[in-house]
Amino acid sequence: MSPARPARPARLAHPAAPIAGQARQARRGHGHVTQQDVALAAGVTSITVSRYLRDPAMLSADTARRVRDALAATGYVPNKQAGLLASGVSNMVAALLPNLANSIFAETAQGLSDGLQAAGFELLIASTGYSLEREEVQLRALLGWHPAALVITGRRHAPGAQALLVHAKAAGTPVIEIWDHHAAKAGAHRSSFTQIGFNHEEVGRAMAEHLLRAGHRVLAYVDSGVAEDYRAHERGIAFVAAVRAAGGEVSVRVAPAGDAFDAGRQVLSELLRAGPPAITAAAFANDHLACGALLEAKRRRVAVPRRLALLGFGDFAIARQLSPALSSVQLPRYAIGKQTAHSLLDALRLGKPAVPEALPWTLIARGSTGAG
Amino acid sequence: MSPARPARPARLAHPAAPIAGQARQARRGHGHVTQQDVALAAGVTSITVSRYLRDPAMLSADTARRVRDALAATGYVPNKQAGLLASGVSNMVAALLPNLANSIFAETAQGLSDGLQAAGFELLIASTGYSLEREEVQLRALLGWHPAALVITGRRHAPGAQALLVHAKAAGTPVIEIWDHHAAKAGAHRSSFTQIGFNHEEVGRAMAEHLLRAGHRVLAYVDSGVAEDYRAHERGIAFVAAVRAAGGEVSVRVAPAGDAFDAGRQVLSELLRAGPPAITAAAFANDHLACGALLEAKRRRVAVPRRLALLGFGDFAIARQLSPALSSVQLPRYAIGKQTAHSLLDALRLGKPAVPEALPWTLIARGSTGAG
DNA sequence: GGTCGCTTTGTTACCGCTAACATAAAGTTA
DNA sequence: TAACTTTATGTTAGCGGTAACAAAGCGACC
Repeated sequence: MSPARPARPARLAHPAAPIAGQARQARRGHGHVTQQDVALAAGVTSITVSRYLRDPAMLSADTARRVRDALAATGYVPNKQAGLLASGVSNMVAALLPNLANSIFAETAQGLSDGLQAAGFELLIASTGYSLEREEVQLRALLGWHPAALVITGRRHAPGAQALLVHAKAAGTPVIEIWDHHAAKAGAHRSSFTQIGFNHEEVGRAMAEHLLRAGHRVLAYVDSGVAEDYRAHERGIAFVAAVRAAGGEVSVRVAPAGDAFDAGRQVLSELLRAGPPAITAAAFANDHLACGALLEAKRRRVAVPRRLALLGFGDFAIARQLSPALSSVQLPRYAIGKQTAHSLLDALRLGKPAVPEALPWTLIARGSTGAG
Repeated sequence: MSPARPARPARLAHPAAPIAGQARQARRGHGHVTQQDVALAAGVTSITVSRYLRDPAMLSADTARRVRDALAATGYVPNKQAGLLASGVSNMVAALLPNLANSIFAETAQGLSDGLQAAGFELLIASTGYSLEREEVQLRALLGWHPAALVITGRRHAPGAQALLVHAKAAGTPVIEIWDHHAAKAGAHRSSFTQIGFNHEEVGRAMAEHLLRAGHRVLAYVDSGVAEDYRAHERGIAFVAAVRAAGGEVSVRVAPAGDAFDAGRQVLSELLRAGPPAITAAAFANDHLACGALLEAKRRRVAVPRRLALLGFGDFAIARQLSPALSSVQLPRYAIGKQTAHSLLDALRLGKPAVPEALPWTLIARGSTGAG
């Protein structure tokens, strides 16, 4: 083909022009109805259809009607990749959560979803399984979609992930860290992103104070076995520090893996065996562990809270149903998602920068620690 | 340029060429590193970078090294919209679930997520809140991303949604309906999509038979208050039919809205008040309702199962922790998601069409219906 | 040494949509 | 009525990638 092509730089401007009627094979479309198709049906050009979709008032009444009819007749579904590629404007928010099966994060996801969907935004979710390594991989993948905003759990990330986040923020993508709220302290490990959540150290301290106030002096903190859940560890560390500061005695146990209720049951035996001096109160990393311990205590006819007071975290629905009811910390699970959605929408649509927010939590005293 | 171009439709070849030095304002990029940038850094063209990313072995060792270095130096993140638009090949799966906060669907989402992430696929999730109307809206939005496959909950959809699904399937997008598995019956409302789940009528029947076998003759089915959860209704209808077929008496109650445990507690009073003849066994639409009833029965010192047998659905973690333990139906919650991911991956990568699957469920007899 | 085939890299067009600019038609003003 | 606005629509190019094709370089073989 092209018999006497001159030696490179000097070349035909459009060698692919069908000179000999031998057209280059066209790249086929993917069988979807395009704006072009709609435009053809309406007797306009594609930009007019584009304008109709953005704001019908931009067209004359007559044209608008024809486009509307053509859209209905063809069953057009906009191609978001094309739109986003052309405009650079995304309506998708990417979220990274440790786990979806966990009711805590599931409710946050639901809150995010509700808040965003109401505004026509969409949610791309990935879960990290509490692994920082997996978080980085997922983050990199999510960024490839050029989301309008990023939601990520916690303030601690792998160095590579941190760099990606910094870069994304510098490029103008709002980044919100959820489920944490840590005041900036000199020298402390802290973040430069907007945080929407609560301070886990405060909660750990409040849990200790609640038990200390009830007169307990020998306590335990039961951590979940999830190594990279630094927030649970922070609560534990603050709990321990507060107990020690008050002159109490405190030990940390780690719950075995597996079903959390069963783990709680097992931990109870361990707690009862400890001492002397005997442990008289225990705080747990989550309500499932605490409920397991509470149920096991009942089974063994261990007096709660007389012999052992139990305090959970999360205020899951089951907590107030048991008897004695489980004292726990009520968390803004859903609110974190909803509030994050609102902050993002404000940032994206009004340009208001997202501000950190400490959302309220409440320690609810119930029978398992002596109330009621 | 190209002085004597043969007579195109008689126009300037490139009217935007900077004739008077007055260049048209270029559309600026969005500040991201592109393949072009990487190529420049590596001293190659962008297609070479593209090839490296698809399969480094396509390049010579030397070029590959230079591209690798350039990628690292620039911090390139591929633009998925551009890639998808150009290739028509997506690695994103869209899923529509009724609710994420509900542990049932959250586990399915986790299973999907796990299965897909392992293969490098991504998950776009939307929730419908059990509303068919919202399902259609969400589906339309998801389709705009041209997902590689679609996962949707249940086999009943709004007419518009059904049309979209049929169209998507016709265009070659695998569509899987989860949480249902309904044999094709003449005249029955059925679907032409692959179903991965289980048959809710069978479960309803099995629940009835379990209670009938224990000698109960006056029964109740307690539905949740969610109007559009047709699967719960199907279980209820099958339950009622099975009881009647065996000559038993049966009524249906609808749980009040709000916290499911509390709703279950309220329903218990109602159940105890009914009769004569007194209701001696009740099946529930989910374990939270059943647990609520069980806890309330304990509080009132109503003998379970002597006075009233209770049977749940879902086998939530709490069910086997109570005493008596709650009999329930164990569901393949996570498996539905995982299996769906596998089927999709087979369909997408090997071209194997996804086949319907009935996943196993088990009625677990515990103390609340007389076992143990 | 010319022909062939293989490997490696480059060129062009195109995916479907929208920003920027251009233009035509109609209305307004002096 | 000419010049200026305003309104409605069209034209072109480009977003950032990839498919299809082209071509250069190299070795093998007769």
